[in-house]
Amino acid sequence: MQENPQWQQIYRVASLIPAGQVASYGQVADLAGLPGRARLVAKVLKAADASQHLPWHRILRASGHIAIQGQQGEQQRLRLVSEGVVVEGMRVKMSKYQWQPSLYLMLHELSG
DNA sequence: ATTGTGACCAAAC
DNA sequence: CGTTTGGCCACAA
Repeated sequence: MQENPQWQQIYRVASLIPAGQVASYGQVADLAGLPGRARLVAKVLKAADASQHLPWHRILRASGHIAIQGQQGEQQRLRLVSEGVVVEGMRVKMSKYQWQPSLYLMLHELSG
């Protein structure tokens, strides 16, 4: 865990991504109020532990590629598939699955 | 203080 | 499609 408010905000945004949808590291950073800090999001997710119940597998590169190499990456692919997301190779079509937060969410969950 | 390394990104070729 | 380039940072050496 981490008490750093920036990390907390990243956890908060990530946890809102619905099953069957995906977001990019950069998108999460933007929504968390940290524009241009996609690498921080990646770092935070890597450090996160299972007890936080974060849907880390719904976060990909902006290109739609799974960022993790090896066994973990394969695990991410499987989790996405189990949610109904089509993964071709190690890539997801962002245009089809990208999370688009509603105005309601923006006002009541993200901005506050 | 400087340098190298990341689960990154967008633009340009 | 693939690579390079310049930006972004956090962190360890």
